[in-house]
Amino acid sequence: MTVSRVLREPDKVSAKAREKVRAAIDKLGYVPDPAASALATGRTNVIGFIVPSVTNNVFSDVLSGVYKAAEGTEWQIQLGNSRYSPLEEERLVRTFLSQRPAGLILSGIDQSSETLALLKRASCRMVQIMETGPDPLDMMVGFSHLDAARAATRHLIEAGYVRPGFLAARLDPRTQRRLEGFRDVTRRAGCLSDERIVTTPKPSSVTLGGLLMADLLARAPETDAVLCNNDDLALGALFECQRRGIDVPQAMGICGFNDLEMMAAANPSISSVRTFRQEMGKTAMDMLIAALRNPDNPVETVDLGYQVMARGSTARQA
Amino acid sequence: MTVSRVLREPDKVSAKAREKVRAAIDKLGYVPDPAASALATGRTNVIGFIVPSVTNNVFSDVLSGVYKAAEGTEWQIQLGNSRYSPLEEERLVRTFLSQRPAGLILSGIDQSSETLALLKRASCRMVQIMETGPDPLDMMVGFSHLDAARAATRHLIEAGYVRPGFLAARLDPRTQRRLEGFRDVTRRAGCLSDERIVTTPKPSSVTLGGLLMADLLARAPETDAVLCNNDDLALGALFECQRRGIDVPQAMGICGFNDLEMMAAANPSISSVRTFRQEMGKTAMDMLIAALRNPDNPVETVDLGYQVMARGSTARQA
DNA sequence: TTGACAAATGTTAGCGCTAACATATGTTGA
DNA sequence: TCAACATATGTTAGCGCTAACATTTGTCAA
Repeated sequence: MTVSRVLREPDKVSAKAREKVRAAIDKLGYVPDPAASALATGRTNVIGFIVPSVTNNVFSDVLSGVYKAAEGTEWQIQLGNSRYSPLEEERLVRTFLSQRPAGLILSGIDQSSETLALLKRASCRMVQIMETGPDPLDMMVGFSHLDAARAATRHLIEAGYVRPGFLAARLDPRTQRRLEGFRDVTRRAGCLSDERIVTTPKPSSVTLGGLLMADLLARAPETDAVLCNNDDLALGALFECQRRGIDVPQAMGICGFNDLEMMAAANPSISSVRTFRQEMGKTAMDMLIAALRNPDNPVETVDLGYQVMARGSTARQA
Repeated sequence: MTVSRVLREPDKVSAKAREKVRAAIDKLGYVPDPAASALATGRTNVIGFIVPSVTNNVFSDVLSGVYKAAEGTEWQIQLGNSRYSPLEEERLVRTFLSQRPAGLILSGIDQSSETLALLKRASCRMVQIMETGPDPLDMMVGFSHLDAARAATRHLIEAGYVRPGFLAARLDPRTQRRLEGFRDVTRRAGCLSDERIVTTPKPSSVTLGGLLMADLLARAPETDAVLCNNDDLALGALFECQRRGIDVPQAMGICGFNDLEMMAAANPSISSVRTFRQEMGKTAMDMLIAALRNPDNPVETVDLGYQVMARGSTARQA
């Protein structure tokens, strides 16, 4: 029992006993068994983190932020990959909950009603990340994809483009909200054309960006700018324009989304909407840890915002 | 006990009892407690996977392969991020081993001697991935980075380039072996120049590729080709050449490493050494599962090879 | 010095499961 | 029909830890 105290509440043990125990631990190479601890306490120090994709740069940045915040703490990350499938997400939530996690980090706010029911019955703390919205399950860290897409669209219009299009792959809920933002602003500006909205359910890639751009030009050759749902597509669109001898930014403006590192390095540099992915992961984990340490902590929703990065690919000369 | 059997060895229970138990499980919503099982059996169904980086595309592809192979099995992945630090890797191995994992997947073959000592004492099965080499701890899946770099260098020379350089960031052990391959082939061909080898310990990025290219051109303006240690650097190098008006592939050949999807989509398309990252993760996990199911399985070392993808960026016209 | 209380340490039982063994039930051939 | 065996089910104890309580030791004021 004193050993258990030395490891978990060293202040409650006298300095003498503490040192004796520590010396014995070192000598014997004792390592506590987390399974026994979990069984006795009914909880673990595992934080489950469910992402829809492990290859998408966006989530690897978020993951890196989560790991950063977890570093040096007693909490362990358990990563789950839902592959954009609500059913798989439900299965993962079930598995994770059976392990009595200390907390959960969930991507997005569009959990299925079954998943929501499971989560509401669960006793652990949780954070929804990637976007903000009404009715948080518990805590929330993200930004408004609708507003971000609106701001990017306004940027295109302000830069002098008058027939903007939209390219998107993988129509996940956040993509759909971005498209909504694009429609919203172009409609008000009187330059919305469904012909110039090209989407596909396929997973995003640079190659696909080129294909979508080609498709867009075939369907609506008058297009003079594209808002791409992510940076891979934007880069692919740029390459496609270059192959066709279309001048970027004069004949075609290109704006990405997320502002991956490569956007600034491209030639021309590509405008994009910067999102704070690593910060999102770090903030979520920090909030979760704070809530676990102090259950009275107020439940927060944090909006990390976004930033339109205007660069060469939309710098049209009048 | 019969319940436990129904869940783990259903064949040993009569069909009648089995159905009765299953009905009760459904009715009561019973979910087994993995911690109690771990305590009773002394093992878990967790497979630890330690990667040096979660943001590097290479490892997210491998991770995706590992998840693919784990899908639908009873095994859980526990991901650890060593951030290229041998000390952190040692700490992670310690933590993972304390959880009595069923297996471990380790990146690379350069574990510290302390880590190796821990691993040799451990009783679980393990796979080293990313490269092949002598003295495997147990199983191994990878390829020869030395040979791959040699082949890429030969490709540059055969394409007609005579003063090739080498760009590398983050000098991890695999990078160093690739550099070795480059030196080896250029030395034999009589075109090795240390002036044309530009490296930095900084983490790799597209921006850095541009900076390294600029550095190389300042130090060795005669350079007519670069082998880049990875595709980010290659893309950055291409952009830098375009900004300077250097013709790729006529005045400068560029070859990357890994063959990320974007390489084929670039303009010009960029030559690269294809590596089988997702297959590597999947194979490692498949081998581990097979070894866990059948401990008599022979211990294997699998070489997945590589493939030089010759594209526009090295298609010099005579 | 003593009682009253706080601080430190010790004792007990049980978390939920499963290995190992014990018992019950079924099945077969003579 | 019954032994002899196979198959199915049940019993027991213990995995290593910690919550809750019990006891001991230390500290302080009267």
